[in-house]
Amino acid sequence: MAIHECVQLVPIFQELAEPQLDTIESIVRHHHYQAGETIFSADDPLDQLMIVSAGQVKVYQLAANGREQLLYLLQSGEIDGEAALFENQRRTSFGEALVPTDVCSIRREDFQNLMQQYPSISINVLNVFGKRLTQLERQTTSTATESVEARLANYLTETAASLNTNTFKLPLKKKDLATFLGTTPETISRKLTRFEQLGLITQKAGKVIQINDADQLLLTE
Amino acid sequence: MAIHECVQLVPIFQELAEPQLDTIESIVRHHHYQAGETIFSADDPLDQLMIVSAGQVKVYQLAANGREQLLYLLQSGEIDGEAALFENQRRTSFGEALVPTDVCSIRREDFQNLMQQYPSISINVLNVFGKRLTQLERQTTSTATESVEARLANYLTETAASLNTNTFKLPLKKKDLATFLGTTPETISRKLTRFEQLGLITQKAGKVIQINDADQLLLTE
DNA sequence: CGTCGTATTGATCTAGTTCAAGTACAGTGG
DNA sequence: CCACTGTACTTGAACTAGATCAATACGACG
Repeated sequence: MAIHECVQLVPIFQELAEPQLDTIESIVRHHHYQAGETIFSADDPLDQLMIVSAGQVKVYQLAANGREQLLYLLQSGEIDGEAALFENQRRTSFGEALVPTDVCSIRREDFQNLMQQYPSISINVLNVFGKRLTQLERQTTSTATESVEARLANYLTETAASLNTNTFKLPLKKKDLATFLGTTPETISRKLTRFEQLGLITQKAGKVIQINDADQLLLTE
Repeated sequence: MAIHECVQLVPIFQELAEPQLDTIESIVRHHHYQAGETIFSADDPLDQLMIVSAGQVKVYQLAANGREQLLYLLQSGEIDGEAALFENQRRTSFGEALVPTDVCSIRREDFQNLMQQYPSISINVLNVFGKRLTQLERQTTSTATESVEARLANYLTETAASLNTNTFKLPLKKKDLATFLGTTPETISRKLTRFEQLGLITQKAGKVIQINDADQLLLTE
């Protein structure tokens, strides 16, 4: 394992110099999870900041009727648990490793001390928060007001854009993608087939999708 | 107008002493808006923190298809605009005064200085952020996975609980409530009638609702 | 090569939207 | 104080997107 493996890749610690990163590294704890393993559950006491150093973590909630809603897909370098860094709260969501995943955590108290010492950290945390809030606002608006077809079209073009390519592998199982978009796997299947029939995309083997006409795709109502 | 009218009622400035509040007050700008007036729009440059000192502000987004989604209802003491306090961004939502409303604003630069001087402010901002994030996560989950009936039932009991009474006036027009819950005014009407027929609530004149059986209401699927 | 989880496809069903028409109601001006 | 007007709300009837249920097909992996 490389030195600073988590610490150095986390945006919230950028702008800190080597010796400071060393200090942080020394108070961090490392964990490894296998694919499918639960990292945290709703109702767990929330007293640590979690950093994904490698792998992929699915963060989801359960509704009263037991249905699952995927909220975030944390990639390496992303953090979770900020929501209650200063208050005693409990988690409201579940975290599950989708692939073998390395995670480090910092205890609340230690993190608070860090923030006192290096104010730039809190500014970075605020930024991360802000982005997440904006993203979630968009997600809320779109699940509440747009058709499944439009949401899926959006998701495909956004994913392609962020990967800078027209051909990419879906990073999620259809089941998870379905809960992310607030629908069912069956509907996803059907809509993808429909997009293909319209010539907007091409489905290749192994969850690989090629987008043929992003503009037209976005016009989907 | 009372001295410190905005500043003193904002949770993010709590723990600060009088002279500090004076300083803050001196850099704040005041505005008044009439009911129905637009306070900000999507795409506006976001360079101020906004504080609602009196009144009520509806914050909403527009989806691609033009439909409106209500995100927050800001009450006096609440703030908005934190999302981009440190980055140049543009607004993604609209703000509209629902009743005559007083607002004060602080320029980004001034606020950043404040945070440097009084670190407790940034901690308070983090907390506000965190709460909003948690609330929005719940809203996302529930619009995406629960029936309109369940969401409405939830909204009614939560509102009642937060006001500490069983009889209350809906703080929103049905039209706005509908976009908040991700549905239509017609559906709200019908569901309320249904709840009344089931004896779970009683509808009185002028948007006043009395909850008769909160427990049963929550069991609505 | 069989087995288990995942994906597709088809048929049916329903919650909620949409459109349209009518009603209550608050505010304004005479 | 009442009539007038515009907005909000309700109710009904028809329609549809998408969920659900069930059966089948696929594909990865031991």
